Amino acid sequence: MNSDAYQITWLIRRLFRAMSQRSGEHLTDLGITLADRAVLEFLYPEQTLSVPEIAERYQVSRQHIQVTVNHLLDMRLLTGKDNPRHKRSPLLHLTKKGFNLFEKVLQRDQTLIDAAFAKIPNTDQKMTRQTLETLLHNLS
Amino acid sequence: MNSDAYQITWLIRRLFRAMSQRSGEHLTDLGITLADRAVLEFLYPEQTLSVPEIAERYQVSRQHIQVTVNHLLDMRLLTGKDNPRHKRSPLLHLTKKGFNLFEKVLQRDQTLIDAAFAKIPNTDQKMTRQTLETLLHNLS
DNA sequence: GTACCATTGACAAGTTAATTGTCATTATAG
DNA sequence: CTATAATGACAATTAACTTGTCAATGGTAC
Repeated sequence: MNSDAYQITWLIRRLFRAMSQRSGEHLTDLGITLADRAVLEFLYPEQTLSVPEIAERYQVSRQHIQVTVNHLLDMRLLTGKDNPRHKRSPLLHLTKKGFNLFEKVLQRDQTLIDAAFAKIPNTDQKMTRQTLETLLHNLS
Repeated sequence: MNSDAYQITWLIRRLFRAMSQRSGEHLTDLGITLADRAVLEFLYPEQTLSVPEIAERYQVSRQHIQVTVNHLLDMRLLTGKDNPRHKRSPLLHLTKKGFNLFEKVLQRDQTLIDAAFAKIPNTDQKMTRQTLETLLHNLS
């Protein structure tokens, strides 16, 4: 009931909310939303993926990614190039503008992350990362 | 950029989504939402809190908690008793029905959690928990 | 005790990140 | 070459929030 395992799941929920709040603050003035950010992250630094591929990896509906991608295309943060596997579904990748913008996002995040992780030993960070990776794998 | 710290923040976002999906599945047929669940969790097992207190702890607007609490009151999962500190704002606590329902939620979660954490050593779990706790503290 | 500011609950409208459903169009596979 | 699957576009809906406003009441300072 009050096991470490249960507490970890609780902490993940709280951390997600706290992070969204902090992160959202410095996303707004760059003109993008958290959904946009997620898509950019999948394509950074030089992935090329189609809309259905992103949807599958992010585990959301392709319609949702479609809307987000269209928004990013409008903003010229993405472009599409011919998909050899499907002529109607372009392979998306970051434009220079999109790349630069996402680097700025990462940079701002890094400042927050550095502060939050400052006093946590590297070994602990590594183990935490491994544990969470296993967890995500087990849940997917 | 690809540091453990950054990866951890990414993993938290992915895990939150994966957990919500799994958890949401077994919440619907109990007639409650994730927001309801969060409120129940704050009052479990026998906390007594007012609406504004829950809102402050959960870091959301009191209006949102008000709506959620009203829903839970309608479902007779909560009741209020007199608040010595404020006559218009009752102290909320779980009814027997609410307590039982949340135990069922915990039980179902536990099954999932057991499976997800099965192969992760206890020491790793403890360290992960501590790291995430520190992290949440630093972000709040 | 009364005037005053803060707190609360109730209501309304808007937002974000998603969903499901449907459609026409176009691809790909048999 | 035809059937079926995949894609993009559009619409309506949902969950979980937000901000803003209001009236009623509560606690407090005088």
